[in-house]
Amino acid sequence: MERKPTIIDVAQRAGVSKGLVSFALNGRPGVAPETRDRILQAADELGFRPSIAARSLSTRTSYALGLVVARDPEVIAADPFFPSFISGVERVLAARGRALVLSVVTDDAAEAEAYRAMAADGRVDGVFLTDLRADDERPQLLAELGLPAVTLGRVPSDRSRLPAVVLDDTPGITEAVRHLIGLGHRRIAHVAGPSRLLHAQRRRQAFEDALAAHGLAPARILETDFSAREGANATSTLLADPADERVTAIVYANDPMAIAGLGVAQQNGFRLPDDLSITGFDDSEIADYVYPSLTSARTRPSQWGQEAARTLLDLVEHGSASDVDLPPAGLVVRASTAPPRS
Amino acid sequence: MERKPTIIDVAQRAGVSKGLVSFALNGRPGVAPETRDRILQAADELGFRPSIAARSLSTRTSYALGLVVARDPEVIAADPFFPSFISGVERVLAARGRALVLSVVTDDAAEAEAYRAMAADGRVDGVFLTDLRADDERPQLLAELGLPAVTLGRVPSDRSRLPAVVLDDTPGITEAVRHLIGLGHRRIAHVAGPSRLLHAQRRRQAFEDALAAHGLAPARILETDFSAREGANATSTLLADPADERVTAIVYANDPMAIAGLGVAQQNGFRLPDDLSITGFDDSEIADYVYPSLTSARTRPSQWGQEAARTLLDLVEHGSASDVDLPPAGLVVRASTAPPRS
DNA sequence: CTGAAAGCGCTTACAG
DNA sequence: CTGAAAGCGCTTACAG
Repeated sequence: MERKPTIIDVAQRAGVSKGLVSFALNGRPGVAPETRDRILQAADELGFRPSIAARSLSTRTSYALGLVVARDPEVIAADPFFPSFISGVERVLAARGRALVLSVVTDDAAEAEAYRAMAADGRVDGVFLTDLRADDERPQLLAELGLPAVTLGRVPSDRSRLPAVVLDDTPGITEAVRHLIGLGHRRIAHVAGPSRLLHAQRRRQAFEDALAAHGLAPARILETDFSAREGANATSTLLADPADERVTAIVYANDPMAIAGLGVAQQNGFRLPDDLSITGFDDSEIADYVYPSLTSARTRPSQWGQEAARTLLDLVEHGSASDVDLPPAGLVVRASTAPPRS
Repeated sequence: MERKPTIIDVAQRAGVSKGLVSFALNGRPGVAPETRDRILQAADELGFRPSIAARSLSTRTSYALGLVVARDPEVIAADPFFPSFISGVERVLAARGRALVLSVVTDDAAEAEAYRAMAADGRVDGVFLTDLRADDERPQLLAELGLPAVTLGRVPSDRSRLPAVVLDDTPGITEAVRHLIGLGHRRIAHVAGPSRLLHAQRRRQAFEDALAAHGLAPARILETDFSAREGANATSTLLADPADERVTAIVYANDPMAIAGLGVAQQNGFRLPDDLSITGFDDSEIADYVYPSLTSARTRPSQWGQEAARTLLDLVEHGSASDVDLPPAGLVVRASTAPPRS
């Protein structure tokens, strides 16, 4: 493998100074068209690619974006959200010559340290902020670190006003509840995600509001960590109630829990959807193939990733970016919901 | 946010030259112990962290490792392997101050381009090579690019002799087949992954060999792309056979397909495991909670990630690394397998 | 429109 | 054991 060509090689080949090569390559004004063409051609012939390290050092820019995922490995493995989100992000970054630096951590301390390290090492020019929390301290931390960020969803108390890419969870849950009520259900439970997560809170709130709009109150709400295990446990708890007070439908805050709930219900001799209707959230690929196939609220993690990447790139390149509101996701009705047996 | 301290600041504070600071920080010999202590303390007081960009430029090292995932977004979202693998990788890298650069692509051309870009830009010091293929051209490409790599599994024709981290799939499949035969099954099918992938080939081969060891031949083998959708389709095909030739058990090459198959079978009125026994592969979290709970071959993606990261770090730091053989994964027997009805 | 030079923040021979 | 200096490969004012 021969030495990689540098800007000097290009300059010599084109018969100009390296400063001018830099100008030409970066499309700056003030280079005569023919000179520019000569330079570009020389660079092309040499297969020249500027050294990221050298550019980074000069410009204090890393040409990379960061994502810190703070979830239990078990939960993240079961949840199709992040892989889809990341593939959307990648589609945009690859086209723009940016890299994605990924960090996976399991607790808040490690998470803060991951952001600090990314900032102090100059690894990234900005980060995606996911799984927003109540009283989230990360916007504050990122502001201190001087690290631009885009949030997935809006931070209510965010005085730093980070650009947000929003896909409203509410309609999906609202539709699910309306759908169930329309089928005749009156005792409906919610298996919620961790209340510290804003989107889990919002789904829960949407659940309560949707019931209230029909003059109903939640039968029960059980909080989990989003894992299939706790989804299964919550389901067992709900189904252990005496038949006359037992819920006839369960709205789960994600698909893995709904699928686990589906298994547990059948394990306990319930027939779905006759004895119990269930709905999921995120409409993962597998939802279509479980039995009965799962009614689920659709989100578009990949599209979300693309928009988030575009927004963050705008922010780091131009210093500002405007919020993006994605079209709210709807409910995909399948076989896991039906009128209650009564 | 004040300017980040540089090595010059540390040198001034410690009253030495910046060269000496560099020596002290990098633990090189030839620095008097007390001088070293003074320097370290100064660095500590200043909260100094060396600029990665500057180090990279000097040392031609990026202090980052790369992973290119080439799978259909739908497949990757359903498959818990990569998230678990990545979290294992991260655990090791974070402790060593290395970053992970991730790229997600959907076709071979984009994949090659991703490696080229990582190499040309000097983004990474080495890469993980996953989803090995028959006649894999990537070892050759990486050799040309001068990019060190570690493979997950062994490349049979690999003349470049890349270090391999191996977890043998064979025992899991062999045990599954033996388990089914022990239960009395004789007509057993395999729903395989894409034959271009070595691990899919190996599972298939293990399946055939295990049957042959008992004097049996595969009832049927259907190839898929590893997606839940094709797993479902393959299952429909198998179950459409007339009852007297229909298989009584199916060995799936991954869990998402087994779970989809479970759904399809029930959809078609089959009772599991009485009418049909099924086994999965990878033992994902959800396997424990579907109904009936899924018998599956365990792998340890997170542990695999840790070993792969250690090995790749050894390789890039010392120029060589030895192969690692992980203890083969066993079969986790659950409720989806039982004696055939007859 | 073009060139020469300084600078980004490190590492690393080379002297002493 | 320590210092002074060159060099990594770019970008960017500053002259002309």
